[in-house]
Amino acid sequence: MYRDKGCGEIVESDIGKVLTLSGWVFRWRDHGGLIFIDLRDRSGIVQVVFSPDVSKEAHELAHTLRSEYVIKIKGEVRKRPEGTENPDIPTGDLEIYADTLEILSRADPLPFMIDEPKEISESLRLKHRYLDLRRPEMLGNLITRHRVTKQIRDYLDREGFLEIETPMLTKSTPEGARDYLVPSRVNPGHFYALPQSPQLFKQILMCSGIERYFQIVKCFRDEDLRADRQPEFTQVDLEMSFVEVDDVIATVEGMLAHVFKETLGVEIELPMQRLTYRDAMERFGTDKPDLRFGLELVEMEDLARQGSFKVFLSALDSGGRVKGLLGKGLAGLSRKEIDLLTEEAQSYGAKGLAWIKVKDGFESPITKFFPDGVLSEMADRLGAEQGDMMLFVADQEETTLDVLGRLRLSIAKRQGLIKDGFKFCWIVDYPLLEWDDEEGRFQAMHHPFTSPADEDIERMLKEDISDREGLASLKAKAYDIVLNGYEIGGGSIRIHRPDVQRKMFELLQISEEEARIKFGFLLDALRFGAPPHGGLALGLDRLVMIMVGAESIRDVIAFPKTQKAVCLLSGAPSPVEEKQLKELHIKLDIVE
RNA sequence: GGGGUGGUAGUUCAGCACGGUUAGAACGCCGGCCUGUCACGCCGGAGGUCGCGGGUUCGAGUCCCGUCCACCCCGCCA
Repeated sequence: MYRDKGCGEIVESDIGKVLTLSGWVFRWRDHGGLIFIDLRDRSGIVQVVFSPDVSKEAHELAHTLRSEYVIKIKGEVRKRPEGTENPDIPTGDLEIYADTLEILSRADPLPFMIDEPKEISESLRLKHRYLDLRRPEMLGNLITRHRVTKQIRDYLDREGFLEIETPMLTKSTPEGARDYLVPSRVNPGHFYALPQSPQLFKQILMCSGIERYFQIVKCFRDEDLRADRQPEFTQVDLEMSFVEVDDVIATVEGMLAHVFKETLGVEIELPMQRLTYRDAMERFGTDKPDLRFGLELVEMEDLARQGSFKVFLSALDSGGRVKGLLGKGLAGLSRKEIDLLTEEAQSYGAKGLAWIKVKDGFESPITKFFPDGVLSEMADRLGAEQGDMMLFVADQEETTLDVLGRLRLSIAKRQGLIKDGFKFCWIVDYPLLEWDDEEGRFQAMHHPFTSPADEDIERMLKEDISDREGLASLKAKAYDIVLNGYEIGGGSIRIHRPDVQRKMFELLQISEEEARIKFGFLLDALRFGAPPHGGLALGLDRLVMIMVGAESIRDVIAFPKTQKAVCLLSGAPSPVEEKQLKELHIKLDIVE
């Protein structure tokens, strides 16, 4: 028998009881006479006292204890003497007097300290992940993640969803991200792909009459990593039959409200805010706006036309845009700091950055191009006050919005304008198609199975809209959900009519033959009575990251990979035996 | 593929602009002392291929070139 209960579970009513506890030596304070041990297990920490008055033998052995030894002790729970309570831990009023001590496992000196208040380099943490995960913060993250998935399962179960697994060894889909490939031994030269998402299978499940499906599932994308992107990540994937956009949104809102309530005790206000894609781009310069602060982008075209600043006028004349952004509290920037800000704007693709300081009037090399009334109107529109700076970008529309959107975020961070809390919003009314310069054709903005808006379906089928403007005007029944500036999920109502799907492929310049090879099994399924359906996938890692306030999804994944997609713990990926390659009919061709 | 930051003791860092004693600090580790500590305290000690390779120099942790690793960002991620 190793223990009666967890270290963190010792309570007042245990006083006087003799209990057995097991755990790790978190910290020890050896006074020679008395020895205090903070004993830690998953449930928490309790102070164990070794006194020669209680057990000479146990006290003797306790001198040899070191960090992270695993021990078992037995002793009486007592109230701590008055004045020696520790208010910082839940069990701080109690302690246990050990009369027996057994060392279950010794530990070498650690590569880093578990209770280290300093930041440990991440590569060291990843190499010794088993130690890193012992840190209370990391343990807490994993516990939160568990609770989130548990609440999601409970909620969706209650709503009539069935959790169904889909294949990990599946078919490569050339659209989208790069696939991870797995060679087939029994089919030389053929490969499976690991799923980027269970998209096609969940639609087929709808065709199978499942009606409500979900899965908490690993997905794989062989693309470069970021703080919020890992090559393998987890989606909460769901799909529903006989639904419209509002039905999916309501279901997901209910689920998230439930999850936040049950895991963090946070009430989410429903319904969540919705922004059209167009509005999000105009006001925030991105389709994943952080709504925890203001600094919205402001239209400046009419005012720019009233001045004689050539940069603005020529941008407008060539069909571009001029928009402004409030540089809150930036009037004190030196010329050098403004240059840095300009360089930042240029790194985002702008040709330059126009600025006007607001302090006892307007201060800028460009004030001379504008009448005073126009300058005041600019300040009014931006809400610029004494001590602020007005920033302007004039460029082609895409660049203008993108640059200002990034600057907005960067300035808010720098100025500490981002408030705590959880700000959700839905982005709706996405364009159906997106021009791809590289390929010289339109691509599906979401994916090729996304349904066009009802009014556009008729236009698509009946009218000739093959010109660029016509195609760009088509709207999709697609939606993304954004939390604090992170895209945490997205989905759509799918096409369930074979004729619409055929037309879609035509617009994407995917030939019938190509479509048959790539997605034939889905097209077949649509022919035999496919219900209207739609769904969404949530990025679980990102969601939990935001919930626990982590900076990277690596902190909510037990065994994540580095930026070069390496697992420092296991050493994957690694070369394999020649024999394995031979079995798989693979010859290496590595270009040095 | 590109831009940036970092790499010095087990850990976190200082030292580098301006090359020149024996490369320091804190924590950890080892030994000793300590009966109310809780980041215990006090005394003593050990511990370094300055990421790696090359170059400049009488002399390189410090300057130059290359390279590897980690992180942040751009591209990429339907």
